[in-house]
Amino acid sequence: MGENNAAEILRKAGMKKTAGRVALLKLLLESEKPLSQQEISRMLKGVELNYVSIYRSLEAFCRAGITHRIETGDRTWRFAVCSCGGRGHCHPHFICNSCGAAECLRGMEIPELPAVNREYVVEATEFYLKGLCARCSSEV
Amino acid sequence: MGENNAAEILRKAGMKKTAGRVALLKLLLESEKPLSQQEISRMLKGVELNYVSIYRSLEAFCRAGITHRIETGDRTWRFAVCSCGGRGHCHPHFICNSCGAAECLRGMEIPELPAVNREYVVEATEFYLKGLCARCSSEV
DNA sequence: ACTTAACTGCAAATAACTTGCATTTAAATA
DNA sequence: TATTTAAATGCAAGTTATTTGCAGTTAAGT
Ligand SMILES: [Mn+2]
Ligand SMILES: [Mn+2]
Ligand SMILES: [Zn+2]
Ligand SMILES: [Zn+2]
Repeated sequence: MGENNAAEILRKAGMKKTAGRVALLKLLLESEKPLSQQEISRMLKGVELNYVSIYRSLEAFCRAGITHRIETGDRTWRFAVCSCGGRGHCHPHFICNSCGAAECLRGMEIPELPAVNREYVVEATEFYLKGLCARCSSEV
Repeated sequence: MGENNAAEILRKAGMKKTAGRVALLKLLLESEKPLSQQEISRMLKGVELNYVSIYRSLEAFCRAGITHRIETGDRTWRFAVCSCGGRGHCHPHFICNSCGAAECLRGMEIPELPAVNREYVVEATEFYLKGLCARCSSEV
């Protein structure tokens, strides 16, 4: 099911259905947290997909509105699928200062800001909560 | 005046009043926009301050609550003084997708979010608006 | 089957930071 | 004022996430 789903998403986005991309997208579809390239490489067991290709695929996914990119502040990026289809974030993200994990706060919306100066064109907004995740905050 | 101000801030923070740090802090105090290390190096004319020292000073400033750090999304950091004295952001930031410039939206506040799950400890929030700055949006 | 643009892998490059270490210096103290 | 010391500095080298160039492969349309 996840596999068909991935293939279908690729098709709709006009991308080739390659083993690597299907596996990558399936992984992202099943992951509850945004993943970094390293995490993806580690988790993509059994499927060889060069890390450069992972980056290129992730970029294509983001361009197509399939995924969005999260900046965790440690100079790495994490990626997560989002069904909103837009190119930006549609919800806030939590980032753990201790373990670095990111989390999509899917239940929430990014609050609106009182209009910015008209000279600016706002294309996207990002809202980050930083602190300690459940696991890290409960550590002794 | 800016110089005395910088020296005073350093003193209050328990830092040594060195020529380099005074010049750096003075530059940040006078800058209307957050600056990257490279921009700082370029602008610090007449004062030799190694770029490693710039990074180390900026880190010390942030720890002391003198400055805050902004992530522009292009994997660089920018720094700006903030009088709130806190360690996090106290206002949203605008980031230009075209020229990469950042801007402190000092007039605004970062909106509150409806309480997150109690297991999480939220230590700071960051709000970014991304789009085209005044200059870039008016280009033909 | 043929064609072609999309995709991939490999090696090398980039660039923003970080680290180690030896030297200097502001400023506290005697 | 001389002494002391922790903080600050400079330089060289290291780290690492991401990018780029290029040549070879392959999905998918004809
Ligand atoms: Mn998300
Ligand atoms: Mn600011
Ligand atoms: Zn955590
Ligand atoms: Zn701009």
